[in-house]
Amino acid sequence: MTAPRVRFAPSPTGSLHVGGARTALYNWLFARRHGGAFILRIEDTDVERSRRELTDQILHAMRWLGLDWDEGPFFQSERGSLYREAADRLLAEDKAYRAFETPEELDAMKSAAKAIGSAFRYDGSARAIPREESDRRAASGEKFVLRLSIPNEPLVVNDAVQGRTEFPAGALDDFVLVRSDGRPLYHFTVCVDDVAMGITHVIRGVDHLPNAPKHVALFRALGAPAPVFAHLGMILGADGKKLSKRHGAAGVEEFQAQGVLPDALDNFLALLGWSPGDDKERMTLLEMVSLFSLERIGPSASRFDHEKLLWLNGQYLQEIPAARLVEMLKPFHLPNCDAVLLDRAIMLHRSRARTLVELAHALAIYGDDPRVFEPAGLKKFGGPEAAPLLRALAERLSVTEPFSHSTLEESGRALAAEKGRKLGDLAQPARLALTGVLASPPLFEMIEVLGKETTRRRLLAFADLIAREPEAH
RNA sequence: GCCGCGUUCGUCUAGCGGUUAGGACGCCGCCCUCUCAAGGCGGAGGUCACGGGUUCAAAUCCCGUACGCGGUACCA
Repeated sequence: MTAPRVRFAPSPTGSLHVGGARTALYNWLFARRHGGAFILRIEDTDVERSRRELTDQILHAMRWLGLDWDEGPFFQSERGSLYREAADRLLAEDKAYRAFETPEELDAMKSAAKAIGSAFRYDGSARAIPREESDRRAASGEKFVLRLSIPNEPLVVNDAVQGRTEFPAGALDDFVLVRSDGRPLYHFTVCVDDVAMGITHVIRGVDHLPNAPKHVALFRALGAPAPVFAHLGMILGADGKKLSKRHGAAGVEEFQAQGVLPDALDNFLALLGWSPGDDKERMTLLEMVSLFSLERIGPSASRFDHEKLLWLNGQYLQEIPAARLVEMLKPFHLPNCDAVLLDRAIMLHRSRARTLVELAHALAIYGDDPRVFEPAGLKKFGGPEAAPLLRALAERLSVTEPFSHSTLEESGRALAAEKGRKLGDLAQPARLALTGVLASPPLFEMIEVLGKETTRRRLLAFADLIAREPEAH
C-alpha cells in the first residue's frame, strides 16, 4: 500500500468520548501500520456549539493516549476561502446550483411530504432556473443556498468493514452545501478538506454511514476519487443503549481521573471491534501497530464492559516499569512518607489494585496509623485474648535482626509455635493492627517496609485498644 | 413511514462450507497461602436471533421476518 493519509476529525462540542477515542486510535494505528500520515482536523463550522477549550481538552486527551498526529490541527473555521473557492467552482461547472426557497417554503414541503407518509426530498426544481436568472437574483441580494446537483445514477459506497452498498439513482436529494448566510455545511467541508488533504481512507463511526453516499457524490463532483471507507460499529453502554454519562464514565479524562492507565485504555478500546486474529489480548501500542488491519475490524456494535477494562488495567498496573508507575501515581493523593519506602510499598501493593486510585488508597497506611478498623476484622480477631499475643509479637519483632521480611517471618513463626498457635492466629490480628483491614500484601513484607518503630507502635496501640474495650466493637 | 447497517456463551470476540463452535472478562471450584490479590489448574455458560432456501455438508452463501441501532437538517 502506498502511504495512506487518514484523519481524525472531532467537532469541539464536547470532550473526547471513548467512541471518538477509539476512532482516533484506529486511524492512528492504520497510519502507523502503513507508514502513512495521521492528520488532525477540528470540525468547528458550527460556531454556536464549538468551544476552544474543548479543542484543547480533546488534544490533551489524545496526547495522554499516546496518539500523536503528523499534521494539524487544522481548524475548519479558518479555511473559509477554500470552501468558497470549491463552491464557486462547483457552481461554475454546473455541479451545484442556487436554490432560492425560503426555510418556510421548505418546511411546508416537508410537512406536505409527511402528510402523505413519504420522506421529504428536495425536488430539485431550482435546477431549472437559468444561469442568467440565477446570477441576477443572487446579485439583487435574494437569499439562496447552494445545492449539489446529484447525477441520476446509482452511488456505490465501498466500505472495508461494512462491505459494498449500492444506493439506487434518486435515493438522495440535492442536499445543501452552503447556507444562505454563506457558511459551508458539514458534508461539504468534509469532502473539500478530504480532497485537499489527500485523504485516502476514512475511518469513522457507523453513524456516518448514511452520509457516505452523499460524500461519494460530492467527491465525484469535486473531481476526486472517493476514499476507502471503514465504518466502525457503535460503542454502547452495558445496557445496550448508546454510551453516555449515564453509564458512569464515558469521557477519556474521566477514566484518567479514575486511575486508568492510557496503555490499558488503548488496549481495551482496540479490542472493541478489532481483534488481531489469534487469541492475543494484551498488547502494547507498538504490537497493535504491527498487527492492525481494516480487514480484522468487525461490523457490529459492542458494549463497553467496565469490568474487563478494570481487569486489563490491573494487568498493566503489575507490568509497567516501576519508575513509570510511580510517575503515573503522582497526580493522586499519596501518603507523606519517604520516597524509597513508598516505592517499595507500591511494589508490594501493585498487584492488588485495579486502578491508580485504588492503589493510592491502599498506600495510605504508609503515612498515618489506621484510625478505623474493619468491623468484620474486629469481630473475628479483635477479642481481648489477642492482646498479649500482639504485645509478644511487638517485643519479638523489635529485637529481630536484621529487620528483613524473611527473618521477621522466622521470628513470627517461632513465636506462634511457642504459644501453640498457628501463624494465622498471630498474623491476622497483626494485619488488622497495622492496616485496619483484613486484606493486604504478605504481613512480614509490609512490616519490613513499615519499619520497626511504626510496627511496634501500631501493634501495641491495637493491643491496648482491644484489651481495654472489648465490648466497644 | 422511508433508507441503511447490525445480530456467535451475560460481555468482548475467533470462525470467512466439513471444528467436540476456540479464547478473554465475569462467575464457581481447587492449588498456592499469614489474609487478599496475582499466578496455575479445572468447571458451568452458546438450539451461532428466527424462518426458508442453495449444497453431500451452513455459524459461515442467498432470500425473507423479528429485534436493535443509525440516518432522514440551511447540526456535526
